[in-house]
Amino acid sequence: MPQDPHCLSLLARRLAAHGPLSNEDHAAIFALPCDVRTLDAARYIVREGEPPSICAVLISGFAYRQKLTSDGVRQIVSLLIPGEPLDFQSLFLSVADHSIQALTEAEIGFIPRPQMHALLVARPAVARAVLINSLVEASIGREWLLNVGRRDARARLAHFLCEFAVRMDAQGLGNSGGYEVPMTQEQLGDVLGLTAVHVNRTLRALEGDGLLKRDGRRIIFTRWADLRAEADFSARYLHLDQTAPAGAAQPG
Amino acid sequence: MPQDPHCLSLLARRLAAHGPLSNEDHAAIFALPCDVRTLDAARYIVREGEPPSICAVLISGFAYRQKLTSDGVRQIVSLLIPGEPLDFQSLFLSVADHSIQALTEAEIGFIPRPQMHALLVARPAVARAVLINSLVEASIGREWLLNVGRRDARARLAHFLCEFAVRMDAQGLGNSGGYEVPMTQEQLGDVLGLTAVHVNRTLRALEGDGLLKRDGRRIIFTRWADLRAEADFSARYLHLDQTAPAGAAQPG
DNA sequence: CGTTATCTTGACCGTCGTCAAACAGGGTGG
DNA sequence: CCACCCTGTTTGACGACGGTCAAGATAACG
Repeated sequence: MPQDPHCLSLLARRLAAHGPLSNEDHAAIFALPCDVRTLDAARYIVREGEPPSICAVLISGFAYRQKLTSDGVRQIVSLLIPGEPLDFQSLFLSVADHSIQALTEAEIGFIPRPQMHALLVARPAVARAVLINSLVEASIGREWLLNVGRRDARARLAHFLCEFAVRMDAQGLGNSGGYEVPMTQEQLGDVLGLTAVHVNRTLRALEGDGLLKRDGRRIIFTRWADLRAEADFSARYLHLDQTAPAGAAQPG
Repeated sequence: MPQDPHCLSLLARRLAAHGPLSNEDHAAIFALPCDVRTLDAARYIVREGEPPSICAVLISGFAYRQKLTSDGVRQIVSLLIPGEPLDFQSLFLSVADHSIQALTEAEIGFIPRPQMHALLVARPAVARAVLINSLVEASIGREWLLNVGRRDARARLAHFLCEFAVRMDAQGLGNSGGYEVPMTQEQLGDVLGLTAVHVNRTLRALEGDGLLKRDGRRIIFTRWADLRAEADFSARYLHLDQTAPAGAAQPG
């Protein structure tokens, strides 16, 4: 199987942010085989209920984790941005409890499970970083639960926009001119537990109040501090001190 | 520091369910120091924002993880039942992103962080079990997000009741006569993203439709299959094959 | 230039929240 | 033993946030 230095360096950088890795750790990561494929938007990467098969890193584009109720209503439970590991939990569990789908066209590096597993056994520091990565994801999940359970549509949407911006910044994907939110209003609704119609109204309300400007799907933060206040946003739950070398810069 | 065989055997049993542990692994667990204390209901075990200090196992009673919005509205993001590890994530993260509070009077075994940390370094199989435990918790969190985001109050409440029953069974705390749900309707609301008033109405509606009977806080499942169907409940996300030696028995 | 997905808007409705009051139960102290 | 809490449950009236349905406007795309 081929290797892909870019994919592996993304992975190494992400893991190194969660804890110091030795030269040997780095070398072991860079020895991984890695098959890069480009998937169209909406393609499934993992399907709920299936036995785990893959172990992947998102190189470019976006993906999400989703669950469905029996009557087909969707909830997006996690948004994955470039550089993030995709399905390392499959190394340890025997069925997928959720699906993973490409949100946009996405480049994904596939690493065979046996090699990844061997790496984690041989290199405890790497295993530790993978564990921390999953703890941070779980923390984000808890904040989403608070968001969906206890904040109204306006704060909920604002909160998501803040989180997206801060996470992108922390991954070094910041963009001072604003952010292209890579999803339709329907998908935003699926993240927030709202309908597309209400997302639309809420977005326009925020825009109408001057808290942001929009240009297509690009969001420009005109009054970041105010938006953040409306969102009741604090970056603590992102554990950025254990995710990025330095704290994330504020967008805007 | 004293030891407590009961606390350590609970921990060992829980971890062994996530993957095979050798005799050495068991011996290492049983060598841990463990200080058991009884906490009153509502006592804080961990406070959001504080540096992590403890590492604990819930021996008896119940606890929950919670987060607050800035205006003081609470969301319970996780319910912890006897036998479950309480705050192992504190071993790896530098701030607590949520609070942990005793729900009822609870016996808790406190293990010093250094010793726990040493155990995980020395015994990879134990570290693996701890990781799997956190993955299962994250899976439950995702299901809760689906529940709160996409199911109406009736299904949401029914779903929680099913989950509680199945988890209790899986921990060997099953009770054929029904389950004492150890929380007020207000706390149930905080789990479900509802108000106490609406929880009350929904509970009575379920009772009125004959899907369950109540005796104080005891819930008797009169029509388990129907309740489960209303709840859209499937136990897959609990990963019981990696939690308990055998599949959980159905209550009722 | 037609076709489709996405966004936008309006009218209407229902679930759930809010407020308030009554009721039950358990503990405490007189 | 009874009065008096205090917490938790129950119930009703009312209102609002967000859902539903439907249509039209834009934009993306072949």
